[in-house]
Amino acid sequence: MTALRTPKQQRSIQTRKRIMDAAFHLYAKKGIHGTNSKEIVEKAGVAIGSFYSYFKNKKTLLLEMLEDYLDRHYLAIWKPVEDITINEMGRDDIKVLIESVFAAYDISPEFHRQTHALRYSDPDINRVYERERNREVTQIRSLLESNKSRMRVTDPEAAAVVIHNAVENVAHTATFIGSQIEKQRLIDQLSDMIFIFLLHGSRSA
Amino acid sequence: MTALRTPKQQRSIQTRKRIMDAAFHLYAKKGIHGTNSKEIVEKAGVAIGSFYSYFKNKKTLLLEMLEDYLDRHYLAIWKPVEDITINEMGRDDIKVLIESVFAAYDISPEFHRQTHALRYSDPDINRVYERERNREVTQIRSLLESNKSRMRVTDPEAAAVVIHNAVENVAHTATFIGSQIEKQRLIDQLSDMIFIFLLHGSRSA
Amino acid sequence: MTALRTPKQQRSIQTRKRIMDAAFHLYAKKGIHGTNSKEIVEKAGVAIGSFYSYFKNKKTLLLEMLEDYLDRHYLAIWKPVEDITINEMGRDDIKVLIESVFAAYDISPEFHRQTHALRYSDPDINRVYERERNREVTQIRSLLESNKSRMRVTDPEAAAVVIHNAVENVAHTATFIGSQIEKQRLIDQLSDMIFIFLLHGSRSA
Amino acid sequence: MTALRTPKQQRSIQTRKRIMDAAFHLYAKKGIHGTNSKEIVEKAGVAIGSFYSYFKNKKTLLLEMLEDYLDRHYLAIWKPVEDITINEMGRDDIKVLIESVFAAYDISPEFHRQTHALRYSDPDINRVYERERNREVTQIRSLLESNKSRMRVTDPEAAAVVIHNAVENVAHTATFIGSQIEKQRLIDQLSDMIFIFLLHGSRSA
DNA sequence: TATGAATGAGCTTTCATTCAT
DNA sequence: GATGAATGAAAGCTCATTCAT
Repeated sequence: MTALRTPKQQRSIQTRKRIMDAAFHLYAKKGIHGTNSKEIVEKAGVAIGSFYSYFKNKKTLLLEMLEDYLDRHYLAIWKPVEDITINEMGRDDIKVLIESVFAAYDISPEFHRQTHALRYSDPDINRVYERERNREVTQIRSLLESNKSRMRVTDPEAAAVVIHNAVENVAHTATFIGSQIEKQRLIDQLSDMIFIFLLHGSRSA
Repeated sequence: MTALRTPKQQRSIQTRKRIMDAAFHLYAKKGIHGTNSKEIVEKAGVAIGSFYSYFKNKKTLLLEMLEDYLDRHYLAIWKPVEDITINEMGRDDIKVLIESVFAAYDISPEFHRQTHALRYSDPDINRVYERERNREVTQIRSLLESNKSRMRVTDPEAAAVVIHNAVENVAHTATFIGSQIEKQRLIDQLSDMIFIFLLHGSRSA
Repeated sequence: MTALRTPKQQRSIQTRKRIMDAAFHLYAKKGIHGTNSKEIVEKAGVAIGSFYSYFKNKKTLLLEMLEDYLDRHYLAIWKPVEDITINEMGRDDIKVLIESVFAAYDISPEFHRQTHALRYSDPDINRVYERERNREVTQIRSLLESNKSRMRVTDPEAAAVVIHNAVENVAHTATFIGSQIEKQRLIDQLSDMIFIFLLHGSRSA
Repeated sequence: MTALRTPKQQRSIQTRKRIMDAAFHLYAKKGIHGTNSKEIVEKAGVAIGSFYSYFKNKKTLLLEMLEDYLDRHYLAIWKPVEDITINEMGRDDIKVLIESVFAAYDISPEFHRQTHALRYSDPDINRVYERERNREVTQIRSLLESNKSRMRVTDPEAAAVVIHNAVENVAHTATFIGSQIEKQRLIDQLSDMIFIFLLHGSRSA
């Protein structure tokens, strides 16, 4: 097996990026299974051989794209709320965070939908998503720990998982499936639920 | 196009069922994409031609199997909790309901996982799952309405969606992805969260 | 993996044979590596799918063809000389046998050449050829044993191998490589060499 | 088409040799078809572009390697027996010669096996092997002619071909295919057969 | 009504070779 | 002289579906 090309020249980096961009758009538009390698390279304007110089196979390309995407997704959620890691988390912070999540789902809903669908049938994809989930649950948990004294929850580890799942799936469903109910109403209920769950009866409640 | 056979005779019904059973086991074992029609008919002990007498195509078979499965899934959840539709829903009722959901996910996790994965890439599968979701959200909502007077939530429609999503995704993740945390701890936190969200401060709280 | 079609209907048997015949001619004409599966099915007048119903892959087809061919090759050599297994082997018997070998190489020289070439790089092909070689060496050896009393050779087991190799390679080279020397002269020298080696000085010499 | 570089400088010659050495080891280890040009240049530590400066294509490289190899093979056989070209060839000389042949096959059995396999499907490879065969048959024949007076064979031209084929194929099979019988027993029988064939009844017998 | 033979579009990947830098 | 990025033809195989028997 020949080693993959490691981009050294400027041209290399461009070609690589062009392939990834082309794939990204096609996957979002026609679905991952509905897009074959020929279409990708045609859209990218390169030869099929180049594809396989840069990526071991289609799967590898997808995993790399997914990692890139989830990094952006993660940042979109946590960048705007860096400040609330202190011990003053309040009702509004929760809402802002949830709104960030909803916004993050709008970066590239189709790509997210497509890859997420593969999660349950493809262990490699699942592994990447799990890494992401762990990052997020960890963040939530450390938020709970920072505000421990004001919290009513007794099992912050499990609580973090439950909260993460709730937010993720509401955003997920609202984004991918749609709903007769406007997103804002869901966000409001979700924020309320989580706030009450975590802080009700505390000083700041 | 020959009209599909509508099974009226005993033998017909049996053949049909044998195909569905064969497919069910193979899908769970080898995955839907990893199972081809020939394997199904071989396991079922019928000819490939018969398959296409009973089902328009593989997709039709899958949709029908999924409807059957989701009916069982639905009953497994709601049968055990028929009584709490009255206006006395309490902490324990919520927990029992959530435990029913977790149990329902264990009826046939692999088939569930396989089909759920297709939800976001296949509109027909999604439609069936949406029908199911609507049933469930409706049930939750009517539960909320029955206990309206004791509730603190102001938007029961959105609340029902949020609750449904939270429970579904926690059960989903616990079942399909696994978790370092035991199911019972998740169920406890989830019950607590929902109870507080719905009823905290009410008479019965 | 789906089981291969086992021919039950008349049509099946015909199709199978048509594929093998087409492959046989193409392999002889264009070389095994120079013939792709599409060409075979086109020549056979069947669809590519049929090919893979009857043969697991191209390799399997080749092995089956080779076994058939070597059976014919073996019979062509030994059928004409069935009678000399008795203890009267003489100069003429040896010559007749060698002539049978040369004739056997003319059944389908190109196919023989093509497959033999693969022997040293393909273990499966080699295995089939080895099975053939063992049959032939065994035959020679039992011939030597039947005439043991009149033989001068002390190690009939090794002698049988040496004789087989000599005859095979002379026929082989004469057939496939050609030679400036006419076959008959080679046959004469070969017969002489083997006769002298085995029987010189004996009563019948 | 750029003219091929004719190596005049020291560095050029070294690069050329490094490519040939790399190819030689890889061909022996992974097979000719199993080795691609990228692997060769990587092992040689040069760029793919350089490869095509020194060799018109992969085939040219192979032919050149084969010629080198067969020169070594030829010398290994005939160097040790230069003296017996005189008219005194005896039983032991034959044995020594045959042992040289067996030894020559052990110089690089894998490369020999690989290239020989191509002989019957590739005319260019065959041509190089034929050139070698002619050299060897000519040597044998001149040996026979030198000892003509003591020989019993009437057709030394055909006899030389027959002897060459016999020795070559026994060595070939023993080396590449293996055998239940030890090489020495084959050598003994072979020597005996050829000696009897050539000289039996002569003074020196 | 049942059978199973036949169909063929469709897709991934390899690798020798070229040529701009 | 040397590099390595880019090329693209070529080929094996799968599988849902049809339809003659």
